[in-house]
Amino acid sequence: MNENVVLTPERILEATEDVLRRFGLAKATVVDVARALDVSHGSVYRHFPSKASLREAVAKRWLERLNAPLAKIAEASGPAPARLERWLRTMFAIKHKKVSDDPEMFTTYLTLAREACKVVKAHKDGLVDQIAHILSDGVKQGTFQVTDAKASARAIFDATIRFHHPAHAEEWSDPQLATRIDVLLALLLKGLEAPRKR
Amino acid sequence: MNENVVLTPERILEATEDVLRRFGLAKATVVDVARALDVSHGSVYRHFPSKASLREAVAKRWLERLNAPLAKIAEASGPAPARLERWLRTMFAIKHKKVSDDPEMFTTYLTLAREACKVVKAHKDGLVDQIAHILSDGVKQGTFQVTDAKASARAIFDATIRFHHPAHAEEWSDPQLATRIDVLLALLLKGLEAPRKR
DNA sequence: GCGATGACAGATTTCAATATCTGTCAGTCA
DNA sequence: TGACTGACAGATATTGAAATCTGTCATCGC
Repeated sequence: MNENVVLTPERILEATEDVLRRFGLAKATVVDVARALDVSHGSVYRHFPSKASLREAVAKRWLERLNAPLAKIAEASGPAPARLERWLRTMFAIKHKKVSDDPEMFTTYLTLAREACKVVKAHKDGLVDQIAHILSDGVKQGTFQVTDAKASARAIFDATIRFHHPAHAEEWSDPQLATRIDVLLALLLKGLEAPRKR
Repeated sequence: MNENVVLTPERILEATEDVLRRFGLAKATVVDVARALDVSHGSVYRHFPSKASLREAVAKRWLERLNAPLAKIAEASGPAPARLERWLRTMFAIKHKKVSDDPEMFTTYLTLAREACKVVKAHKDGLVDQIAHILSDGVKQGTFQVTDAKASARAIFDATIRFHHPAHAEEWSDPQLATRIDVLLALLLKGLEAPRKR
């Protein structure tokens, strides 16, 4: 058995994703995961203390994959306003793509995330930090006027929640979505703008 | 029987609210409503074609009650920016109060509203119109710079969704809620601001 | 020794029989 | 006549017994 390969947390996560994809969140059991790996379910419990922690690890992996392209934009150079806009539009695009590509898997991960709220909170904090980083750049460049970058970053995150929080995913098929995003981003960027030098 | 009073849609709605309050949404049946009114359930079906339409009517009543105080603010006179801020803060306060006063009834109405999405859409449209009305006033007064009042009103509605949409009700107990609202409103108001005359 | 196993107790889920509800309508009563 | 009733068919919800799952641990084999 066991395919002559060591059983690693990584392999278990892989198998868990498979099982989730095949059976859906509600029906995926750790017995299924063990079966997919051709080991007893006791072995899985050697690497993860509980089903919840296994799911949490899967959620974390998923969120980290979402994070990567955004972090790159946040760290880039160039004018902050354009970068902020690109960052936000990229975030929206990533989420909207996930929903339209595989709605079933999206709801699976959504429910997964609701359970692993600690991981999600850390993820959100990371995103807000990225926005704050861009805002700070803008202040240095003189293009943004912001007293508390962190607080303003949170405000940006809050203000755009309609377009990135999964709770609103059903509304993302609105044909006016693009326009609504345009108007909101214009409003926010104007609100952040530093007064022109004379 | 029947308490010597005519059976009106109004009385049925009243009784339905009672039943919802006592049994909760999942267990409230039209048989229960009929029992509360001391009539047969067939009589209820004389006034409402289905259970769904009865629930829809209850949802509509509820939303109309929420709407009243806001409409008053929207129609008032005075500087638009202050009025917009008051309108938004009032909307948040109404929702937040509902949640903290009677969380159980709130979730009941929330689920009710999810089912009666047509009624909710009309309600939302009404709210956006109210914002648009305030924005138009601001443009006339020269305090707001806005090209499309309706589109901007929607943007304001979208941007504040975190603080009024029931999907985010769990986060309303955040101790930093007031600060987050302050920062967001300041950002939005600055974004709407018309340039000062020289 | 170390990773894996499989039997086990208690918790959870499934499933099918049973009960209740929704919506209709022919008939009652005032 | 027209508001109301109550019996009915089909849909939905409840229930409790049986099956499955989670998490533990004494034991096995390398």
